[in-house]
Amino acid sequence: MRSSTKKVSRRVGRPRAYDPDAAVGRMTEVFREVGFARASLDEIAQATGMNRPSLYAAFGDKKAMYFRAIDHFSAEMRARVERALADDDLGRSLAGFFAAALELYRAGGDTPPSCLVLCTAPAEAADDADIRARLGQTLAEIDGVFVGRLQRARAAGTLRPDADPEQLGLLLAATLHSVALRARAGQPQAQIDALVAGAVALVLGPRA
Amino acid sequence: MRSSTKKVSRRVGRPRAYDPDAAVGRMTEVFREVGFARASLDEIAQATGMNRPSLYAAFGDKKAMYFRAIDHFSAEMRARVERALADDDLGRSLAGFFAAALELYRAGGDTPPSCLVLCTAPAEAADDADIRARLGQTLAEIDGVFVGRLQRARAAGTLRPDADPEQLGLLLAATLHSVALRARAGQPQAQIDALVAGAVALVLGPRA
DNA sequence: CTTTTTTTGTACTGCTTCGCATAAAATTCT
DNA sequence: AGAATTTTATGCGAAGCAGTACAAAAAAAG
Repeated sequence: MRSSTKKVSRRVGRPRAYDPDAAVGRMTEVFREVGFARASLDEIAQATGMNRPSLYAAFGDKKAMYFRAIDHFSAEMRARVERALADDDLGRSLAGFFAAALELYRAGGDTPPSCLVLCTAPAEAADDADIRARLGQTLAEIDGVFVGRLQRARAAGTLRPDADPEQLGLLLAATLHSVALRARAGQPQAQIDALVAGAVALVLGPRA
Repeated sequence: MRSSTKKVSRRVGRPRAYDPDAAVGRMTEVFREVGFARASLDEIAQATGMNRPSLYAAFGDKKAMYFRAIDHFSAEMRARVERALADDDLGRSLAGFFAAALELYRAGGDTPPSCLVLCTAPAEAADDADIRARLGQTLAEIDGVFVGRLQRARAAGTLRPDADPEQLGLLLAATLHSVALRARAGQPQAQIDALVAGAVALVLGPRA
């Protein structure tokens, strides 16, 4: 399909006036700010610079757009915490994880939009089985990340001997859920940092 | 105003066809199930058996109804956990608190509607300063309840000496936030119970 | 240049929504 | 019995909504 000429080979037809990745990013910000029910197609069209028929052609219906935004946000979250998770120092790893998450939660507005999934999906979840399942997957993924990180620390001998990776992993996940809600409510950074510091300290245990 | 006759004295005018308390309860269930943006006045009218002008006359506009529902739900929550909080045994007190909260979160539907505030207010919070403030108040109240309970345990000498009431109180609050989201996502009871048991065990510390 | 294909741009459709207007109904008071 | 008051019942108005129809525009291919 791609030719060797200096111009990129194109299929016939009028060229697109939008960049799909940029459009998804902007759509994500709308959903993150106002949630699924409140977000209108006009609003998304305006944010992306696309007309509504183009939105439907590119992404499907409104719910498909919402799921696309969730995928985008989740990938962004994974990318941001990846480096922290790879840190061998457990305390630094966990603190880095939460710092990276908070950075993402605070990016994008005067009031922190926080987490797209944890702050907007629950409102839809009781009534929409698809969204409820997607929320469940995100919760399970977060559990898995923390429990997995602590099990790695156990295998490397860097987790204190009396600590249970499952128990502490769930508590770290709960901490992230709480951080998301607090950020959305506009709690001051220092207050959220205190919660995070307390949770990490508990995992590490008393200083030897 | 109340006469001594066997009939209750009434002001002039057609009698109300609804019971305000029952109506608030039903309105609360609608908002809890579908959230603020998704709840329509028709739906609330149907659930309460009232016509829309009666709704407006009795409760004000849609947002005032939502806040009324939040007040109602919060009062219900306080009533349900009151007894557990008064228990002098700290472990039993905390376990009882979460059991009572979960009972309320699971009451009312096939899929657990969970917490009205923690599951529906965040979706509106970034865009509506009033709802954001109300969410912040609820988060602060939950913090205060747990920190206060642990400070009481400290004063009574029933909290282990190396425990910090503030730190652990925030973690218990985070646990409640997490419980609400998990219940809303339909997580199995056993999974949520594991999180709660782990948090309570951490607060109590190792068994002597 | 014409044909084909894809995308854009505008308008439309068939609802739904919130809040209000107003007449009728139901009560008490005189 | 009539007047005053409160509530109910029905319908309205203006705006908004998600999804679609279709003509025009913009490109490649022959």
